[in-house]
Amino acid sequence: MSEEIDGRVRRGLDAREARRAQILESSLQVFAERGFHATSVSDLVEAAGVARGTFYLYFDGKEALFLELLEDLTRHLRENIVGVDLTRGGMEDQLQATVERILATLVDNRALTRILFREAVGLNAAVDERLAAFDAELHGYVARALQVGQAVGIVRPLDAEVSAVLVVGGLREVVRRYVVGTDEMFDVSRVARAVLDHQLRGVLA
Amino acid sequence: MSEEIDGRVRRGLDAREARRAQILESSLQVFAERGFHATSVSDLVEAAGVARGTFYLYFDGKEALFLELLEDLTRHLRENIVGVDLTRGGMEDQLQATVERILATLVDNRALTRILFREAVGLNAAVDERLAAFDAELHGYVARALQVGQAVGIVRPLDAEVSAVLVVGGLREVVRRYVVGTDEMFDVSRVARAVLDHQLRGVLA
Amino acid sequence: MSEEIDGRVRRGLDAREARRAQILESSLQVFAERGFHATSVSDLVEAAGVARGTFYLYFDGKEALFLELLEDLTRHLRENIVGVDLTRGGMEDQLQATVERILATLVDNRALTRILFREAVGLNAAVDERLAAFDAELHGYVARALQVGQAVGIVRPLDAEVSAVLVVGGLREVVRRYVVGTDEMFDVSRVARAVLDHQLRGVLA
Amino acid sequence: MSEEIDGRVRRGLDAREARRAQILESSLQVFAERGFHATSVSDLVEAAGVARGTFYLYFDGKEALFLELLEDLTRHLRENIVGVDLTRGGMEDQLQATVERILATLVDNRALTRILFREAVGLNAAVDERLAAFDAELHGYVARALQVGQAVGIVRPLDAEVSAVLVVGGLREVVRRYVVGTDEMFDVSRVARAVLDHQLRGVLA
DNA sequence: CATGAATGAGTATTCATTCAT
DNA sequence: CATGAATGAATACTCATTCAT
Repeated sequence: MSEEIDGRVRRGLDAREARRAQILESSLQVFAERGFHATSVSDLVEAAGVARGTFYLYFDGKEALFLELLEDLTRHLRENIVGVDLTRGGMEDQLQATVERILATLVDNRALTRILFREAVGLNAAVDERLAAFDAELHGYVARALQVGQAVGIVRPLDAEVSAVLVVGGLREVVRRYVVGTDEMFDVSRVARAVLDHQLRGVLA
Repeated sequence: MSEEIDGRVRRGLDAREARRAQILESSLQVFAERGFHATSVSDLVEAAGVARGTFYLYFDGKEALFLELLEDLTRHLRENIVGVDLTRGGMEDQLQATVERILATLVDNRALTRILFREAVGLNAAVDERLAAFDAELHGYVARALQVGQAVGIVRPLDAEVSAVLVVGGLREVVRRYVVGTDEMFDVSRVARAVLDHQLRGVLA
Repeated sequence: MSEEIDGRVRRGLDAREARRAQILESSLQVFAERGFHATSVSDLVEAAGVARGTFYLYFDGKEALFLELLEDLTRHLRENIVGVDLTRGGMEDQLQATVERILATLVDNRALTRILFREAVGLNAAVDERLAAFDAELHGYVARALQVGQAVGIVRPLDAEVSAVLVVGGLREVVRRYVVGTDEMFDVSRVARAVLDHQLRGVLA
Repeated sequence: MSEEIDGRVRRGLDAREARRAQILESSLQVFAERGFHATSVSDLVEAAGVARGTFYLYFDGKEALFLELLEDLTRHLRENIVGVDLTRGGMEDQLQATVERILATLVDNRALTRILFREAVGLNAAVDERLAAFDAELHGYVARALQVGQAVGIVRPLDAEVSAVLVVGGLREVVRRYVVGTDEMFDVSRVARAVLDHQLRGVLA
């Protein structure tokens, strides 16, 4: 009998998780199409095919749901920004691989990325904070890498702070152009190589 | 008598223009503080010190007013991005001066810049279009400059498209960090120099 | 075998009754704390420790349950308002005992009394009707007692109708003050004596 | 011109006050009929014949409006409970006049009185506080009067606290019966006399 | 019998826009 | 031209009740 109850509970929990996932997924699509502000809870429940009350059974509101979607993406991203080991050879290949992974992740999560770039800022203190934290993390990561590079003599003398800003901004713009601003595919490998080539060697002849 | 009427009309038009300018200016401040979505028409008329009806006498609505503010800024910017004559010597100095002018303009219009970066996207088809156009313009300008540079042998062989994206993104990020994200001043000249140094020569030793 | 079934049924009914009683009791507490309107069915099922559906298996809804609680209290009260035999001596002692019994009953059911006084009116036609009926019953009881008293010469000539209203109202106010409005105990006997003294002899010297 | 503007402003303010009064009056009727909880903002705006938005232009919500109605009544009442001067003769006549005034005021404001008695308690902390304060004031007034009476020898030795409770409760019940519980008129003078006769002299022969 | 996920009608409240004065 | 009271469609959210498991 306890097994039967366990079974029931288990099935209940599974169903709950499935519902949550279903609402998250359909909401993601709606947000990506309409944008956060233009999306009403009615839009979300309609897309999810559930009643208004059901929506609130799973989420505290559209902002809370949105926050969860953002967390999903930043988690995805963090998992893909793994460190480059400068003591090992083939640094440029490692960097290339990292940039490719980041771009591929964002392409795979195009809807979320679109939301993130288009409307995530200024919605909500919690969202802003989360994004600012991610931003600082990213910037710090690049700046430290440059400083380490300078210490080991790979990187020439330069303003590591500003260069970190430029590297992050360049990547952000690539995403804006090739992931957010279009539905077309692009050659991730080629773009990643061009990015590295530019950032490492500049444009002067 | 026609002169008298002209005088009246003139005075009327001047007053009208002054009112418009006053409402635009006060609205700009409110938008910069509260953000577009958190700002209501009530906030705007209160800040302007005019009646609600008067507001609609001068603008078609809060979005239309916002659009005008954006146009102001993009016009300002356009005026400051003047071409670099690569055939003349001192190219790097010319670029340095251009970057400095852009940054200085944005610092001078911090409120507008903040609005532009924080919330302008996804508000409205018209706004999006205008921003996209400016973006394309900027990108094209840089890309063409790079191609010309390649033609005259100043710029090494590279993917001009991607490099243009990286240059624009780098500048955008600098603005995000040093203009939008803080109220503190920064050394425009030093940052401009670091930007050029990075973009021209890359980071490798 | 029929015995066995009887046993089963009996056990089933007992369990049912126990469940009902448990839900009634916990609901009473919640109503007394939060008040009728501020109490949701969720509060009730949570307090009872049963599922939402189970609640509706035992009661038609929160109003129906509330009505049952009210009936409990009015039944308790009716049982304690036993007639005074004016032909027998010691009338004042009998009245004193009656008032004490009423007050003691209400103190013993403080939660219910509180609900009754604070929020029972205007909830629902059924509740209102029940309360009005109890009210009329009480009023009639006192009025008749006064008339009988007049007939036997114990009560002086007066407006029995109005006096009945005043007697009931006085008692009601005592309950409001000493039972509903506070959690402190009070000297039931002393108050009952003061009540009778006042109502029987007035305040004039 | 300043006169003209003054005129405009004056007219505007008058109109505002008239609207407020109109909404208050129609809301009062609805509350008296349906009761507070059964009344929705929709009911109120429909009764007032204004748009939903207009309602919120004048009141913060239905609770705020309700609070204003209650304040109206308690102000009316306070103005009618003027002290009895025991040093002057004809004390009983003075009391009679006071009771008559109170009853007349409540009859004149039957709708408000009905609301006050039926549903004012337990709605809201602010309302409760206001009512409790009025209650305490009333009780204190009577208790002090009894004590003064005892001091000057008009009132016999008794428990002034409990007697005050009984007097207030008696009056409250009279109102409940003759004002709140029916739409019929009653002989205010006769009832007031019966009330005083009962409270002053009791029921015993 | 018991469960609790799902429902959807209902509620309060906001706010861009209009228009009579 | 200027005003600001009035509008009402739209929005987020609640909660008593049902019903498949």
